[in-house]
Amino acid sequence: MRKENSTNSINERFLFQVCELNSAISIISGRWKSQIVYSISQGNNRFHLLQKELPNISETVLARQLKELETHAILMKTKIPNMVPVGIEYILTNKGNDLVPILERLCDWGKLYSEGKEISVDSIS
Amino acid sequence: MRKENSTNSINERFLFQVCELNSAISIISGRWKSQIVYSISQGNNRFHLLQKELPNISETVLARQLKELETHAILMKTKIPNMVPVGIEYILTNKGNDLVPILERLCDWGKLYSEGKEISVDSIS
DNA sequence: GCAATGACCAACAAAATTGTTAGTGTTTAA
DNA sequence: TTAAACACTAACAATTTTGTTGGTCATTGC
Repeated sequence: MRKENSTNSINERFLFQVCELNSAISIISGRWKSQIVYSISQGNNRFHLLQKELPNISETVLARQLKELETHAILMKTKIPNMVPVGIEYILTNKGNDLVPILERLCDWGKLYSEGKEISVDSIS
Repeated sequence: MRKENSTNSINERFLFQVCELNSAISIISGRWKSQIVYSISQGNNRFHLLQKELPNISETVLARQLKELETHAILMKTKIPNMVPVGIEYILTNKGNDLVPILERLCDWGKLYSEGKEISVDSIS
């Protein structure tokens, strides 16, 4: 786990306190995480639906990333009533939903430049 | 360095190809990186100015993160003419500049919820 | 009674990121 | 001539993240 007193985690805390930007990025930056949030927002709100979307993810890893997103209150688990075996649905909180349009902008930004938009510096400085 | 054939890097490539969102996040998610981008956008565009802003960062690490941001064309280095010893200025490219407002939104999002905005699920589903 | 489904978890191992140590080179001021 | 500023770098070590293995538990269909 975390070593509270490593330079690494001291630096992490330092950045968290400089600006919320850094905590925000740390919440969404784990492997699979933002894709999971986006997939849930598109309706893939069950464990097995996410597995279908992300065929390379292992069950253990998916469960772990879901749990971390839950810890940061991006999503919540709810039991689907009268299901056997127990069915669980993942629902984005308002915090998670507010994140989605930001992720979409990030996506557009990435697309724009990968599709060849010219990169330059305007020396207006 | 990178092991091209590890599950880890295969999964990374898989996500990159699913959506640009994932490459975008991987560009900005290294330790210090988004803070460096933001600081440069605020005018701290010299090596030593960044060190002043981020007192805990070591020279080696700062140089490394700047280089990676340069590799992803978020910023460019320029020599300041007639300076001795050689002065280097870091300038955001248009790609880097386009990122700044998105980082600001992420920051606001983080602030909103850290300042106590209530978290809930609207079960409108 | 045995496998299958759905949703996990702990412990460990592999890999990646981050930080450290000890250097480089030029020039100017003390 | 010695130190100090500026802007780095390579090699290594510490730490963290990611992936793997081998489980759990409850219920239904065969």
